[in-house]
Amino acid sequence: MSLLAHPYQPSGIRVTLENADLWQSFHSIGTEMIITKHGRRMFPHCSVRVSRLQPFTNYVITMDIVPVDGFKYKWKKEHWEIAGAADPHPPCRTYTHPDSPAPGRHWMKQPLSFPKLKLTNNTLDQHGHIILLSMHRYYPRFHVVQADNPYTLRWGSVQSFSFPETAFTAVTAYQNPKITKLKIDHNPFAKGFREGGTHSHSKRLSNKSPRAKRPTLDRDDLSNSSPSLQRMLSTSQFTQTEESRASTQQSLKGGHLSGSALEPSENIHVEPLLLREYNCSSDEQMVPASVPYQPYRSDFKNNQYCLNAWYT
DNA sequence: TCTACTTACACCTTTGAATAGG
DNA sequence: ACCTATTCAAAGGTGTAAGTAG
Repeated sequence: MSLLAHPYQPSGIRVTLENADLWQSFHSIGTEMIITKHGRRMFPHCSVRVSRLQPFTNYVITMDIVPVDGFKYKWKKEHWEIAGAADPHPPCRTYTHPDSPAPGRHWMKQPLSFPKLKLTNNTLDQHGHIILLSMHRYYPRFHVVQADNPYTLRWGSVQSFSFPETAFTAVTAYQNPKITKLKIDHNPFAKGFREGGTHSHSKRLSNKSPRAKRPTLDRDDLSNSSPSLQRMLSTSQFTQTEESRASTQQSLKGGHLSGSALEPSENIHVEPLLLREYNCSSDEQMVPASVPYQPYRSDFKNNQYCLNAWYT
């Protein structure tokens, strides 16, 4: 694989985030993902809809997870704070969709999801899980590659897509109780922790876990969130042009996008990408969030540092 | 003392094999 | 013989709390 990006060639491939509303509800308060030694699934899991592929051409679709910035974070009472420079990141692993390779018509038939992808903090992991560092921020990327099999990829035709609302902080235990509540409310596997749950659950709480304390949530507090995403979007980490960046930021501020009617989480920017450190793609398209992300801090001024730390 | 991490646990959903019925 | 629906057990996914390490 070349370490240099290939010249951009427009392909028209279109990728939209399928469960964008759910992602957005997490994103608005600062998404956290549990990572464990043996691997933990993501929730929400990544699900996208792909269109405008060539129906009879084979594609491999992969995803990876890359750092948002060059910092690590700590949870301070009710918000995330920068805790210093990021620790050295483990090697970037990619997860190939099990249907790969498949013709375009197959991918376009229905949304494709990655529910079985697992995150781990075990740097010696041999199960192929995505290795992340706790207390660091990441975002998933999706790669559409024209190829007959994963070993003969034509890297010149790679298209990469990412969505601002899917960024998250990797943690070994939830820090923000609002995130815990959202997970419990939406993840079927966590149904047993819901308020007003089953009889057995009430019994469990009252008899076996008297100290079990479920988080309480004020709706007004939902506006708190991490600063890093705002930074990610405002520092050209996706190497957008001025024009496209302005468009993205406008959308993030809740402004209206001019031109065609755009759906939430729809990829509209097609820009060349100059990735070097995490070069799994040749073109990356930043797909703007439809709802403004509201950072709890506004005093961060080191944008350029992030940019340089990542791509130089 | 504080923070981050690991582990065991109970509860839950998902999955797949076995079985029954049409 | 084949297909579909139902049942059931095992596997695996959750967050929690307690304990551990630095």
